[in-house]
Order: sequence, then structure tokens, then C-alpha cells
Amino acid sequence: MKKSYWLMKSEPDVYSIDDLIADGRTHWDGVRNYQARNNMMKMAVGDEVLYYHSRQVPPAVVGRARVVKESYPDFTQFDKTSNYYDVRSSEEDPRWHMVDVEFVQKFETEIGLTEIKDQQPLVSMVLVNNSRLSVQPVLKEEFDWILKMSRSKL
DNA sequence: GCCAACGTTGGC
DNA sequence: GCCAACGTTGGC
Repeated sequence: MKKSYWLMKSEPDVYSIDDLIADGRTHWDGVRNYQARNNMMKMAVGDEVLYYHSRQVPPAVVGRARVVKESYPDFTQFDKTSNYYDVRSSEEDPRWHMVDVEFVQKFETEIGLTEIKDQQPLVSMVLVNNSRLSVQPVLKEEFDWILKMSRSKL
């Protein structure tokens, strides 16, 4: 299977790339948007992920991760004590899924959203055109371009 | 912290 | 099935 590329958003106050470094790998729990969920359900082991910090100034791509486990039910939806508990979901018919990702790289310098918007090859990125989607597909060309940006800023 | 844009819910 | 009301996301 051909490798796919994605961008996943996290609020650094909730779970930053430094948290991912500390943990090594993590469950991507708490996604409660169908489009984002559907994207996670398309992921395969080995797919590459851009790690994005939202709700910081400026919002930015801060590094890379890799899918290490394909989608399975997000257990937080069954946990009444969790913020992500969903009363309408059940173990027999789980509504929400998650994947596991592992840390790959933290960029020396963050790639800010405004810089991304300035790049002609990136004008079609979902990130630029739909600011709400927290798990989104990225073209290989876009992924490579952002990696190139991260290297050229060293 | 504000609020525009977007997604979801639920009454009809 | 429409759409108003509501809730959430995320840039600023």
C-alpha cells in the first residue's frame, strides 16, 4: 500500500509535541468530528503525520509523527469520567475511533501558519482552506515542501 | 478573550 | 428534510 500523509492538530496546552517526545507514542483520543474520524479510519501503519499546534500564537507545524497502529475504537467514549464520554456510543457499535502515533521529529524552528499561507505550492492545503478540521489529508508534495521549509530555516 | 466559521442537534 | 439554535474550534 502506498504511504499516505496527514496533518493532525493538537492544542499544546492539552498535548504538545514535547508530551509526545516524553511518551514516545500515544493514542490519538478525543476526536469527535466525523470527517476527522473518517480520515483516521483511512490511516495505515507507516503513514506520516505533520504535528500542528493550534490555539497558540502563531499556530504552527512543529514536527512529525508516524502512524504505528491503525484505527480502533476510542476507549474514552465509554468512560463516564472522561470529557470525551459519549452517551450515544456503545461497545457493540462504537462511534469514535483513534489511531496510535509515535514521535519522529521536532523541527528546530516551527513553521507558522502565515508562512504556510505565503507558499504558492501550499495554497490548496486543507489547513489553509478549512481551519476547523483537526485530522486532514496532506499531499506528498505538500508534506515534502513543509519538510524542505523546516530544513531551510535551520 | 473574542467571535467568525463551521458542525450538530432537534423541533417542526 | 429544513433550518434555527446551539456548541465548538481555532485564528487573531
